[in-house]
Order: sequence, then C-alpha cells, then structure tokens
Amino acid sequence: MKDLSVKTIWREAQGLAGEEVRVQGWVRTIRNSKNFSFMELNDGSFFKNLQVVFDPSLPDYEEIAKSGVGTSVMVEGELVESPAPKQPVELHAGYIKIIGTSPEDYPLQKKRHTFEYLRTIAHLRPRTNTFSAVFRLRHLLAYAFHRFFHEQGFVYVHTPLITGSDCEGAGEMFRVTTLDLGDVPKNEEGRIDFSKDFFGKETNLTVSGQLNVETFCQAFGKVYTFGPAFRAENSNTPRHLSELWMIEPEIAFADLNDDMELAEAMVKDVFGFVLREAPEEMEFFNSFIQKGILEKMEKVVASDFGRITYTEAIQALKAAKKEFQFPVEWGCDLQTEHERFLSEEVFGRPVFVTDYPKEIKAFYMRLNDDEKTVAAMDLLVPGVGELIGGSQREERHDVLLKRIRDMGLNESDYWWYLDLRKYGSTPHAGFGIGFERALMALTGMENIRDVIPFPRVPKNAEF
RNA sequence: UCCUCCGUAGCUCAACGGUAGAGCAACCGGCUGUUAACCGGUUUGUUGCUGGUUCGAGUCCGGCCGGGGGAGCCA
Repeated sequence: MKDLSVKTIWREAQGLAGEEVRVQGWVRTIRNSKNFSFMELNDGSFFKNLQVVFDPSLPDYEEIAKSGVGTSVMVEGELVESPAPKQPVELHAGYIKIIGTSPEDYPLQKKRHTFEYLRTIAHLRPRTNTFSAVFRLRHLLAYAFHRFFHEQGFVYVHTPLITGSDCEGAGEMFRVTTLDLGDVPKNEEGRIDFSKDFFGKETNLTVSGQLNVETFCQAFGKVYTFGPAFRAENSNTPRHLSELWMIEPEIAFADLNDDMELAEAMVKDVFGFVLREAPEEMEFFNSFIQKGILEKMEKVVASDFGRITYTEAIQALKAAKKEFQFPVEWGCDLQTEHERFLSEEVFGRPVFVTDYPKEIKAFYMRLNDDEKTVAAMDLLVPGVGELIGGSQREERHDVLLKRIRDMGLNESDYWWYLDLRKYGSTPHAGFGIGFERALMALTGMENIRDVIPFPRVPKNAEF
C-alpha cells in the first residue's frame, strides 16, 4: 500500500493502474447513485481532484455517502483506468475512513462564490479552486525569484522590519511602540518622550528595505531583499495593501542600463518558470479568470522589452491623437492612462520609461548630466501597469548631500547612507518589484486582496 | 482622503411607500458510470446598525459601520 498524492496520480497515471494506494484529502463533492457513489477528493497537491468510486459493500457506506463538502477522509483502494474521459485513472475504494466531518453549515458550497464573499472567509478560501491555484502559484513565483537570484550569484539579505528613522522616503509609516498609549510620557516641551520607549527613539515599520540593502550591496556586489513592507497610507484600491511583499535587488559597479537588463532577465525567467511548472493552473486562469492571460504572459517572456525616455514618452503622448483626461506636460507625472497608452498602444509589449524629471523622483536617484533628470526607470506592462520601479543610485557624496539638503531632508538621518559614498563608493543600481503585483500580472486576478493569504488593508485586519 | 454604487434567506439577487420572493445550496425521496450530475418535494428572514418622516418604511431622509468600483499615493 503506497501513500500517493493526487498530483502524482495524475502525472504518473499510465503506470499506476492496478496499484493499491492510500490517499488522504478533503471531499469536494459527492454524487450518489443507487448502487454506488462518486467522490471528488482533493489533497492540495494538485489543481485537479481524484475521482473515488465507492459502493455499499463498504462499512459505513451510508455515512460516507452522506458526508458533506469539506469532510476530510482517508481512502484506500485500487487505481483503475477510468471508463470516462475526464480522468485517466480513478480510485476504487476498498476502505474509506472519515477523519473529520463537515456539517451542513459549511460555508463553501459546490457552486461559484464571489471573491468578495470568499474574502470574508479567508480561513476557508484556500480550499476553493481559484485560491488553490493562486496560492500554489504564489509559492512557485516566490521560489522562482530566489532560484533566479541564487543562480545569478546574488546574496539574499534580511533587512530589518523595524526602522529607527523616518528617512526611507515618502509614505505614511506604522508606529512601533511599547509605550502605554493611555498614559504617554511627555518631555518638557509637552511632546511624546520617545527616550522612554522600547528602543529609546521613535521607531516604525519599514516601507522598503532598499536603503539597508545598499549597504550590503557595497560588500557583496549583488544582493536582494525579499520581505514584507508596510504602508500606512489610506489607500482603498484593488492594487494596494497595507502589508505587502517586495523584492529589491541591488547591484554594484552597475548603471541604469545594467539595471534594466537585470529586470528584463528576471521578469522573463520567473514568469517563464511558473508557466512551465504550473500549466494546469495557468490554463484555469486563462479560461475562468482572464481570457488571453496565458498568451499575454508568453508574449512577455518572449518579447524584447521596449525602452523610451520620459522626454520621448511625453513627445509621443503629445503627438498621439488620443484625448487624455489629464493633459501631458514635461515635468508632470505619468498618469495611469498615459502608462497604459504607452505600453499597450505605442509598444504593445513591456516597456521601460527612463530618465524622469528629478522633481518627481526620490532623492537617492542619480542626477543625470543635464541636471534636470535622474537615472530612474519604470517598467510598464500591458494590462498590468507599473510593475517595477528602479534607478541608478547617486554614488557621488557631494551630489547626494546637495540633493538631501535641496529636498529639505535632515542630513543627520542619513549619516550611514552617506558613509557608503565616502568609503569605496561605486556606481550602483537597483529596483523594487511588488510581489503581489507580479502575481496579479501572472494570474490575471484583478484585486490584490485575492493574491495574498490574509490581506491587511485600511479598516480590516481580520484573521 | 475624495467621488460613486451597494448592504434583503447559507450564497447570488428580486420586491411602485401597503405586512418579503426566486434560483442555487441544505434537508428528504427517486433515478442514472457520474463529473457545475439529473428529477420531485420540504425548510429557511430582527431586510447592516441607529435615529427620523409617515396611518404605514426593505423602499424616503440623517448619522454610523462594512463592502465594490474610480481617483490620488504608490509596489
């Protein structure tokens, strides 16, 4: 008697007919006949179910035949070639043991549910077809990123989640404190006395690991982070989370061009890996979630990404016959409608937009020789939008210091970041990619809350 | 945070200001190598909460809570 997963049975069906096997899983549905019954069994290893055939010769047949959706069972029996075309083999049960019953108030029915409803039962939704596929892909994609970077010689760095300074750039942060909020200690000025707090200073959850990972970049050359980031912005959209996962590679002795080459190679590699490893899931997304997503992703993997400067992009948008809701002017930030037009209509493939005006980008981005633009790049993907944002970093101490001062930032907050430019500074570059956004692109799922196990968003931290 | 739509049975939705209904699910029975099984029958409600208008409120008005979509911010 072999213990087999449903995945193994499907993938190795030809050689398994006649085998005595044991499978454990959860009942998706049972169809009863007078003389025998069919059970759809899913053990989480595979997108598809195993069809179990059982009849009244089994002890407890009545109880088993009546057991509800969600019941957990152990089935022993013989694998037999299936007479029906929908599955190569089926399991003829010789023994079925009910492990855990599932009463009739089980919230998941054998019918289609809305994603909104399933979000309210996030503890049960991984048992559904869609979320089974989503979260198996989430695992594969995470693995694909690590695999890619490892094979390219990168070192994975765990940057801190608690940060002691407010110098990570824009974005509201979550306060981290052990102070008694009902009785907060105050200093002479009547302000909160953070010297009494756990770390002796004001601390927050990180919004990005970039500044920290740059320090390791200047020691290991090629590094990346892959971890959570936290944004306390009151963003209520299908594309934002308060707790999200980001991947942020950083490479030394590299310029913006190297950065884009890395980004392009990475996107093609990780997406290509998932397409190869999860064909059943991708077929499901293509059929039921977003028609054409498979072809779109195959195109992303195969195409050469376009490249255009911000200045050229503005010219292209101005020359376009299309009427935009927001007018285009050099110096303005590109709106969603502009980004879509560029990637979907002008290029029809992923495109890097580079060299943005310095006023609309972060202080650490390298100032170009024109002194008006910085060496930044955004990757725009058709049907997805901005997937990656990155830049060459300012490696010149004096230029960086001037930028910090010009933007009204407190230079003492950046002492260690500036030190990197003092001791053996190198041209270097990096980018950030939102893990959930990448997963949305790959699956065609339209709400970011449906590609993370337990979404945290304003007004909701259930589960 | 702003704009907008929504909240009715377990789920998806209907109901002109006149005492709440359908499909599916569930349950009972039947039938068939079934696979979103099929056929017949049965059960299901503090209409999100709260205050108001009215003879009468699921329906109209105010407040609150929650959800969807769009915008901004971004990943």
